[in-house]
Amino acid sequence: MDRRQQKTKAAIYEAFSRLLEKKSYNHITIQEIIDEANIGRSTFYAHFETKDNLLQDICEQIFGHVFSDVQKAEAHHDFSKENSTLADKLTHLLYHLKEQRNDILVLLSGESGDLFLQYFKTASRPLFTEYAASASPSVPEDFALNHYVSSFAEAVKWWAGGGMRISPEKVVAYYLALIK
Amino acid sequence: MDRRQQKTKAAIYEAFSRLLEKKSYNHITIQEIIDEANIGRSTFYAHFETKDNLLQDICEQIFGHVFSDVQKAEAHHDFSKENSTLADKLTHLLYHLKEQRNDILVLLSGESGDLFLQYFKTASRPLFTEYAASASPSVPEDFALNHYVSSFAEAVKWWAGGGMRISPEKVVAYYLALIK
DNA sequence: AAAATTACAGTACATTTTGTACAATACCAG
DNA sequence: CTGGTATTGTACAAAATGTACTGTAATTTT
Repeated sequence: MDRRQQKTKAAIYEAFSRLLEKKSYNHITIQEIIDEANIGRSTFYAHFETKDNLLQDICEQIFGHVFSDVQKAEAHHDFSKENSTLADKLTHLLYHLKEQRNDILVLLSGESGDLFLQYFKTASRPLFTEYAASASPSVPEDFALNHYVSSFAEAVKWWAGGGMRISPEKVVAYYLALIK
Repeated sequence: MDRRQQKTKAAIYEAFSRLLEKKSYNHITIQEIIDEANIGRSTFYAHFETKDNLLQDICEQIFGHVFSDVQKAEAHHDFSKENSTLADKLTHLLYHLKEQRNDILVLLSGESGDLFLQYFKTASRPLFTEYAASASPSVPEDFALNHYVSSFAEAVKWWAGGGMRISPEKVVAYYLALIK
């Protein structure tokens, strides 16, 4: 990709990150991002159609890399991971997440982290389908699945909100200790 | 309160509700609410300063009534409820919630339900402090509390999203079956 | 029932944001 | 070096925001 594009995209990301420290996503305007990034008006629109589009781009960038590994493993019948426990998968996931640029990750875990969670839930859902189906016979499957997915997402949000200082193993252990 | 105020407030609520069926909270403008409610521009601003203010008003209206009962019971040392189990408290809560005007309640449980959840968590948190402190010694207390609070909120969201057709007892039973 | 109060509608206005269009410039890659 | 392209700056139209003010209609008070 053209260096110019890289620079402007980086400028937009950093501006967005700085603005997220001060105010919530909903109250940030495109104009503010443009001013903070110090770029031309039309330049922003050459990269993103809307503000949501920018956030979507960031989320896909973060989660795309993280979950592609898991998906590959399932698609290509990676036997080394097929029989791994849920705990292993989740821990693996958190390690990948930690590798990401966590300046934005931490910010998205704050008040403005609604879309963060939304993306995370959608992407992580497949990991829990199996478990939800077998582990809770007395509860509707969609309720159980929703419970496992959303509470794990909250655990990750809690982890990110604390700066990811705790080890992935411990976070997963905490999580597993509280679900049945 | 003046009947005129009641009417316009009702008109705004209903307009807001109708708009929420079509689009998410973030993408609804004040102007749209004004047009949909068929009121004068200045009339809206006479009632609410911002769009967030409107949502806040609705949330307080819903949760204020629901949680005031619980708070009274604790404040006045209502012995009939002091020793009630968590299950009883939660069931009691869901019954109150069901009594509310659930046209908006259901809508808030959808995509736009971020603030809905935020309010609900804040208000319901006191119910779980005791339980979180005693039930999970191997897990940090704030993690446990966050887990119980947020997963119960998700359960309620799930319940509201399905039109609250299931009985409160069952929802609480499902929830309790999945936490440890 | 009359008077005083209050809420509403409608208009006007200044400011900001949004989205698009276009010409000139600066930059990058081969 | 040169063609292609990203960026800039400007301009413009549309919409949203927030405030102020006037006349009118409804409500409450006396």
